[in-house]
Amino acid sequence: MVKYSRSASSTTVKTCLRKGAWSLEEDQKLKAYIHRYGIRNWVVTPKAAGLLRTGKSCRLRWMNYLRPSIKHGNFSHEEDETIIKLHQQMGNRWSTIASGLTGRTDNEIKNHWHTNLKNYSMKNNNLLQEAGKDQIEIDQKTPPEDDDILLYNPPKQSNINADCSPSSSSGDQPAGVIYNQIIEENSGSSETYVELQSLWDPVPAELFPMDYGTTHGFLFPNSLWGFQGNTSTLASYYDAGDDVSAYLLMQVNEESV
DNA sequence: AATGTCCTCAACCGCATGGGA
DNA sequence: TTCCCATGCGGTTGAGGACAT
Repeated sequence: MVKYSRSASSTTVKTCLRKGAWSLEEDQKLKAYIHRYGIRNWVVTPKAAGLLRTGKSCRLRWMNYLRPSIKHGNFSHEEDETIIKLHQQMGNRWSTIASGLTGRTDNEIKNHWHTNLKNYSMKNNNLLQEAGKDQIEIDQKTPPEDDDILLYNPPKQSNINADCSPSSSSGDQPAGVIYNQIIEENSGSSETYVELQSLWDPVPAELFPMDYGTTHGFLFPNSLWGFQGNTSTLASYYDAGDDVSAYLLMQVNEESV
């Protein structure tokens, strides 16, 4: 099997699945699909969304990059301190550490740790060990000064204003219908509802039987707009991690009350 | 300007886990 | 209880940009 290196145009010949960096079009397709249908089954998602990706790849892209609640850009000193503290407590349990920070993914924290924080933490620990056990207890209660972190890890120019992702670029404010505003304000997406809608491919009915929403706690767009559901349905939607759709549900539900 | 080296981070891989049949 | 499958997690890779020579 010929396997090309990671690049935007790379594919695996045998499976015809794309690998490597995601294109803007792929991002838009995935976002459009999830905006409309929510997250149900990652295995089905790429096929239904018209993507030549594995479900795993789609999940990763969504969870680590496209998810509206993701915070892009530099880590604050407060976040650095939190990561260092949590890492001292629980080691490389990145997903657990990520749950202690708002809008940061385990992958992002892991990378940030290895590139910026590890050296600082090791040096800090060595200093503390030299200073003795009593001093350790004192210092653990006293976060390092901001400049301490910068001293070990001066920010590179490339890290400043690092939010250069195509999906997070700010576009023209959509005007008009509430759908546009909701998507824009809560998904981090620059596309309007209409623009996203133009990317939607018809989803074969056999992939999602119409009772799927009720049996699995998910909602289809038609039921979304006319939502009359209860809070348990909404809660399960939140469990699915789809912030946008959950917000849309709340909006519609509030209007229907 | 050209080349080499280092660094960052998005994405992949393999394994673990949990739930359903 | 066992098996299968989808999802989650953590380690690792490598493309591409920044920086040094």
